[in-house]
Amino acid sequence: MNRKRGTSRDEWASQIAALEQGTPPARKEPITVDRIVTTALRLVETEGFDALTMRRVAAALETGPASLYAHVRNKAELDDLLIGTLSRNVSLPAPDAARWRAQFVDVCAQLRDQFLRYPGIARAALSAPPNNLDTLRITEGMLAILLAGGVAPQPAAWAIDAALLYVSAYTVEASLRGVVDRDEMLARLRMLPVSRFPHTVAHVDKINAGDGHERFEFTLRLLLQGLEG
Amino acid sequence: MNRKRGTSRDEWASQIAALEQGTPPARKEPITVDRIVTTALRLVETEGFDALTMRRVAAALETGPASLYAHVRNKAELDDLLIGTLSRNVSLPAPDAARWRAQFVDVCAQLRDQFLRYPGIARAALSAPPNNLDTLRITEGMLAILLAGGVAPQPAAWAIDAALLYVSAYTVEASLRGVVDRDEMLARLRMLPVSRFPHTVAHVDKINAGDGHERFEFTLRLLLQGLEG
DNA sequence: TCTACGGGCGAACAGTGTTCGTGTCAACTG
DNA sequence: CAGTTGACACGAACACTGTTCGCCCGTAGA
Repeated sequence: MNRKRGTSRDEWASQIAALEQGTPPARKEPITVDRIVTTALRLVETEGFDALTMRRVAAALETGPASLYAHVRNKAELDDLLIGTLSRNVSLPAPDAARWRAQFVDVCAQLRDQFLRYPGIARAALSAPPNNLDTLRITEGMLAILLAGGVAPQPAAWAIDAALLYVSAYTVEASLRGVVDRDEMLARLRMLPVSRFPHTVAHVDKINAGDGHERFEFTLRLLLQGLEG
Repeated sequence: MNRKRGTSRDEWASQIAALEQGTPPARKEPITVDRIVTTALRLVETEGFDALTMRRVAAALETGPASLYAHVRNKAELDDLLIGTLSRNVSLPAPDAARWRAQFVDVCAQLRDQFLRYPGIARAALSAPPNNLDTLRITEGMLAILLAGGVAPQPAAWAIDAALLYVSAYTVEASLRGVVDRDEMLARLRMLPVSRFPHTVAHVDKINAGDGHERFEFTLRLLLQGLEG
C-alpha cells in the first residue's frame, strides 16, 4: 500500500476501486462509543469477560487498539460503560407498597440475569459501583420500593448495598461454576474425613442443592424478612 | 559473575567469600512454598493485590520468575495458597447454642479483618471458594455453630454461602474505597438532579453513613435474624 | 483555496503469566 | 570413595496485556 502524499490522484484511484466493489463507497463507518460497547458485549457474551481485551475489540472492529482510545479513556472506563448498559436494561416498577418485597427481589433477579448473560462481567461491577449514573438509577428505584414499603431510610440504604454486593458476588461465583462441575466437587466433598468434617459430609447433599436460583431468592428473602420491624 | 563450570576452584572461592561476609555459608537458603507465600503476603499487605506479580515475588526472593514454578503450579494456585493461609488464621469457637448468632458474626468479622489487612485479596477469594481445605474448615465450623443453634441444614448451608459471598464482596469494595474518598463521592451525590433522584438526594447522608463496620454487622444480623423460624 | 484540527492507526514500550533448556548442586548407589 | 541421578534454580524467550507517541489524512472552517 503506497501511501505517499494523498493527492487527488489517490482519491481518484480509491473512487475507481469503490466502483469495483459491491459496497458503494467502501467507506469504513466511523468508530463510535456505541459500536465499541456493543462489540465488547458480544465478545463477553460469547467468550467471557477474560476475553474482553482492547485488542480483541479493536480486531472485531477491523482496526488497531490505539483507535479505541479516542473514544474511551481506559479499559476501566469501557468496563464502566458495559455495566452501565446492562444496568439500563433492568426495568424499575412503580413502587407498590403491598408487594414491595417481591418487587425488590424482581429487580435483583433482573440484574442477576443481566450479569449471568455476560459471564464474568460482574467482576467489573464490583470495581466501579457508585459512580455510574445508571447504577444510581437502580439504587434510586430500589430505595423508592423500600421506602414505599415503610422501611426506614437507614436500613433501606444498607439493605440495598448488601443486596447489590450479593448479586455481584453470586454472579461472579456462578460464572466460575462452569469451570468446575458439580459432580466433581460433590465427589471431593464426600472424600473428606468424617472426623474433621462431620457436619459437612453429613449434609453434603443439602450444601450443593438449589436448582435454578433457589439459593439466590432464599438469601434475598432472608435479607428482606428482617426489614420494616 | 563468571559462572563457567563450577569446579572445586569456584567452591573454594565461594567458601573464602563466605568467610569475609557475616553470614556463615552465604548459601542462599532454598526457595520453599512457605517463603513464597509469606513474601507474597507481605507484598499484598504493603502494595495491594494488584502488585502481586510472579516477577515481584521472585524479585523479593532475589531470583527469576521461573524459579517459582517448581513450587507453585500457577498464579491461581498461589492465590489459593494465600487465601488458605488467611483462612487458617481465623479461630473457630466451640459452638454455644445460647449465642450462636454472635459466634457466627464473629467468625465472619475475623475473615473480614483478614481480607482487609491484605487489600484486594478478596478478589482471589471469589475465584477459588469451595476447593480449598482451609476454606472448608471455616464452613464446617460455621455449620457447626448454626446446627447447634437449631437451624435446619438446608437454610444453614445457604446462609453460610450467602455470608461468605457477602464478606468477600464487602472487603473487595472496601479495599477499593481507598481510591475514591468519601467526601468526593458525597459531593457528587448532592449534585444529582432532584427530579430524577428524589430519594437518593433526600437521604444522601444515610446512604454514606456507617462508621467502622456498622454496615457489615447490620447485614449479617439481618441475614441471621430470619433463620431458625 | 488554504489551514487547522481531530479521528484513525502503525509501531513501540513496559509490563504480565508461563515454558524451555540448560545449568548446578546434593544425595543416594555401587 | 567415585559416579550417577534427579530435583531444583534460573536466563531467555514467547505470547499476551494496556497504553502512548507520532504520523497520516479527510473534513470543516476561514
